[in-house]
Amino acid sequence: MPDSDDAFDLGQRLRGLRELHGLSQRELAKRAGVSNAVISLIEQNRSNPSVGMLKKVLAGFPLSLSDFFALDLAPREQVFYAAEELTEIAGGKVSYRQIGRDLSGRGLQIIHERYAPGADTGETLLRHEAEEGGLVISGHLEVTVGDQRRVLGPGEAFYFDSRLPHRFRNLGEEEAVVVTACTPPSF
Amino acid sequence: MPDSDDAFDLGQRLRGLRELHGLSQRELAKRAGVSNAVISLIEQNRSNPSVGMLKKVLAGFPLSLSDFFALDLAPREQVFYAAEELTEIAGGKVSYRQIGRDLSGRGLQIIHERYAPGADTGETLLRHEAEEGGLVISGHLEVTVGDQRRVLGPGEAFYFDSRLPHRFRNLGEEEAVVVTACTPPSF
DNA sequence: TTTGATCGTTTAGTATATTTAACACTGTTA
DNA sequence: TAACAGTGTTAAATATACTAAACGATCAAA
Repeated sequence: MPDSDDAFDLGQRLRGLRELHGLSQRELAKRAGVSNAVISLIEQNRSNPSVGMLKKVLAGFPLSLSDFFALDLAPREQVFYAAEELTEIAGGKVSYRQIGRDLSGRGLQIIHERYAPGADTGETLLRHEAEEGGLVISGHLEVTVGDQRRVLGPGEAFYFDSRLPHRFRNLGEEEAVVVTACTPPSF
Repeated sequence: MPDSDDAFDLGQRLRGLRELHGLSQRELAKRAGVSNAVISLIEQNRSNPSVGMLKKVLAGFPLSLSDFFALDLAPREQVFYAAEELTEIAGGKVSYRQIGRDLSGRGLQIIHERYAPGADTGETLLRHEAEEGGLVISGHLEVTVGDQRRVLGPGEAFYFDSRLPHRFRNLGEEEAVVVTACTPPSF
């Protein structure tokens, strides 16, 4: 029996996620290794899936159970205003295109970074108290933070305390593109 | 059939929670309005409970599904994140994949955002004191901040004070992808 | 000992989740 | 027009979750 008193609309949530990912019911079912009917029934709230089933279905995205249920929270504020002039603040094999020209009075520094093949920032020793993170858009970038090192590809990300020594290198053949953000020098 | 390839031990987790609360199987079952047998079977992983059932059982504590599954990853200091490890914090036609699960103690919130065609955040009225910015990776996104509006394409960016009312809409036919950053949730 | 009240587990029967396969509809191609 | 490849939905059959009730063990008080 469908669980009619289920607080949140599990079916709608699944459908939204599926459409967001541009998958048909059958595509998702195939990825998840389940029948397509179960996707249809769940989305209509005509079935109350088991946890294991839901987990299998979500693996088709992929998305964890934790994340799936965490979508309860408020739809978060999101928005903005446009300023197209990205300011080039570096040159050579590395390009840093910063959002906005003037950082004073700002709480954030967001940069569109491009690393040519072979580009290397070298060891940068400690900076001010700050935190920074980034997300790789394309290519591959070796990121070293403290004694940790890893090569990140598209969709992968990093986040660390800027006081740790860190270094970026593009060891690949193609350009690496990253979007980074950093708390202000003012902090 | 028990879901033997279930990654985490659901039964153990439930048993731990129950014992933590000092409840017997029957007590919990009574509070939750379910039979005691189901508690026993779930805890032994001899049953793969439906989401609705698990929700009912957890209501006996009470504990939300979200919180139940959030008791997951070790709270270690994580620097690198695989694409699947980004935390989904929204649903429906909009996907917000945040770097890191727990923002407490963090100075930055960085999110990989995807807007399906037709996605619309709606008008979000004033929020906390914060600033945010973002950079469009692909697709086109209409951004409204205060009385300013603009459609941004790949490589274009925005930055604004979060206290201004703002809205994001994807009017195009293809998905819009954006990387945004925002100063701390400052809760 | 007996009685009673717990405890967790198990069994049998019923309700339902899940699968397989078909159905109805749409858009595209011959 | 027909034939095909998609789409989401549905029917019947099977697998299994869930309930109700019983079972065996433990502990406490007569």
